[in-house]
Amino acid sequence: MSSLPRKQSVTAQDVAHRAGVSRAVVSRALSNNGSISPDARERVLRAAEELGYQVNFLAQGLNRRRSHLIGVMVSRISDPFRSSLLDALLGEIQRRGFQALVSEIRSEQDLARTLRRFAQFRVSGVIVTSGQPPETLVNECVSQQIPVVGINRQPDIPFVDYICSDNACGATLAAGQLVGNGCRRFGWLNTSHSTWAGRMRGEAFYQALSTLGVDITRDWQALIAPTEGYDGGFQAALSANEHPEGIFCANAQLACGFLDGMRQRGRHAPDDFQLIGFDNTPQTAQYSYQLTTLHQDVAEISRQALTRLLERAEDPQQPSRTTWVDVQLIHRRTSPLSQ
Amino acid sequence: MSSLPRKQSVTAQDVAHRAGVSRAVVSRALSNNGSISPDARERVLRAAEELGYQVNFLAQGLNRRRSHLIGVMVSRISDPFRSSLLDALLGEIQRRGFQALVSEIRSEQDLARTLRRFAQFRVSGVIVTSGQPPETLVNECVSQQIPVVGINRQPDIPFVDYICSDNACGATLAAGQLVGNGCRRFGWLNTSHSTWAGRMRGEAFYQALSTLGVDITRDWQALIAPTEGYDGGFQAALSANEHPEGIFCANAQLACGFLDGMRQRGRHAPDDFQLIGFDNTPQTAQYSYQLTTLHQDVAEISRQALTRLLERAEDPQQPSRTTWVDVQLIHRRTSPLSQ
DNA sequence: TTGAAAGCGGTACCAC
DNA sequence: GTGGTACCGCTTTCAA
Repeated sequence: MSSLPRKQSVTAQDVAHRAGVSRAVVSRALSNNGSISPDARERVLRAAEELGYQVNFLAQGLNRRRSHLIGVMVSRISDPFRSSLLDALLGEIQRRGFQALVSEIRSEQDLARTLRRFAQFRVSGVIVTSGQPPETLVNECVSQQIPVVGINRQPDIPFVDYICSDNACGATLAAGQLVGNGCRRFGWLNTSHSTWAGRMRGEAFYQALSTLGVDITRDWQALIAPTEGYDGGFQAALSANEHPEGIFCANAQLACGFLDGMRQRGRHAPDDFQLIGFDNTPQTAQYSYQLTTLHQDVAEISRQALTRLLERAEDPQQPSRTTWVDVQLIHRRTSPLSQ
Repeated sequence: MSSLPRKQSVTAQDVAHRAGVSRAVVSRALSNNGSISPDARERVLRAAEELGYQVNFLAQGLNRRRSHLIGVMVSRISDPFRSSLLDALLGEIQRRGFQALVSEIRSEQDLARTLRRFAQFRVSGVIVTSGQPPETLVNECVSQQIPVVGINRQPDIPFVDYICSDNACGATLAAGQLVGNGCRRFGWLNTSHSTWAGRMRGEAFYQALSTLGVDITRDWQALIAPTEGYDGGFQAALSANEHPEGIFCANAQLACGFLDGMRQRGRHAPDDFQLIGFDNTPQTAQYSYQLTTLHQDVAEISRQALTRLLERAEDPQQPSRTTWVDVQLIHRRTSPLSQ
């Protein structure tokens, strides 16, 4: 318990002094910005090294009116898909030299508070993976030149960019697979308060089926899970009376719950029914599930998100863009490849 | 695509002007710090409201030498326990009015870089949930008066506080349960490169068994999973030749994998063996697993972590403290209550 | 190329 | 109680 030296942090002034130049030169040397002689540059860099100098990001940000922070809005991180998306986002954010500010959103109020807080930190960008921030709120960001990108959100706010998995394509693949496997009656499982992405998947599934010649009015039904997640899927399986042969499911958690609920009733995939989920979470690959599912490419989504953010930082007035990221059908046991 | 008003953000100066006072008064009114007349205070607050004034945290932090940021170091967020811990931490951090800076650590290098970066943002504290930062590195924080707390880390650095689940107690509960259920031969499943917490659980399990009269040399064995997580547990189940009746497992992912691996070999809990895991992740509660497990109270852990952080901010020189958080045995199917 | 100086937006001390 | 003012640490003109 000896008392430690209470070293005040070293500033650009200290470096300047040691290198025998002015603070301005130090700044230039470190930011590669403004002209400087190779010699001075060298001396500064060495001095900085020797002193263990680290830029004060608060001061830097105050000046540049922009921190090296990127705000990420998430919710229910403990959901496997969400956490893997967050994982990928963090990786990408760090790779590009930014630092993530992450906030969990539990209500509309949180949403507003968080967005303001992000602005107060002069973030370089905001990534929304959850909730639908009201347009007026987002405009506070836009007017402060803070780029905003939504992931799997409904693309409806001007000057905001969107990155979405290609839900329609995924649903079409699922429909094709189930039809090809000989299913006749189809089900669509989703929660009642679905996200936009979920609804989109459902609609595209419906469309794809009818295109494939399925008699929608007779052979299609919607199963509504009472709650989100695994439990919702489980309940849905228990409560439904008569089940279709081919079921497409809005996400992986619902699908796993549904599978287990059916098991409890003594019904198993793929013999008694076929099931395709979305998200390809790690759990879907496990021995006890082996769920056929549509893989969302979170790495690519993250890459695109950061790219958009930087582009819009360059040119804030450019028109809103939406990028669709390919999904991939992963064949597992609940819906085998057609023979 | 109409061009938006490019409103510069409103500053304390603007508020001062509108309220007919000086910048200093504005600062006092908003920070409840320093004396001010009720009247002036009122006027400032109203002006701020009307203008939609928001403090610039960068400027504020620069001045106070401390931002309202708390750095959180995590790794492999997509692991269910880790993400639920992060979830709880974020909640608590926000509840206390801070904003989380989160960084994913993938290597020792990341660890150093991240810690420095946190310091550059003048964080109010650092929470380490992953990795073992070298003492010299942590001292850079300590000497800058940045409180550091480790969660489930080995308590070994001066001036750093630690919050840990009571692993020993958990292991003892597990041992008691297995012995009480009539198991004779015991196994301990862990990965070879275990965390400190994992090792501690194993040692306490061993201790508890011998205290309960188990012949350790004959009836105890260690099962080593080749890799982390579900797959590691799965492999371990496949490769072991003869299995003990009662198995305690370092974490939930290993346990689920093990359970599935055993299933593939046609062996099931609790008939063929009993299994107790750690972490009580959502997955362990699911129909297909129903795993008996030790619950870590992530909410309490998070609360304690923040409390320590704030305490040490008050008094940086106080001696290092370690807090043990109770764990709870959740009875499920893989190790039923003794008759 | 370089240094002086004017901020960035607040905070806090000090006279009044 | 209040306003003036000297910073916090860095960036960026602007003249030299």
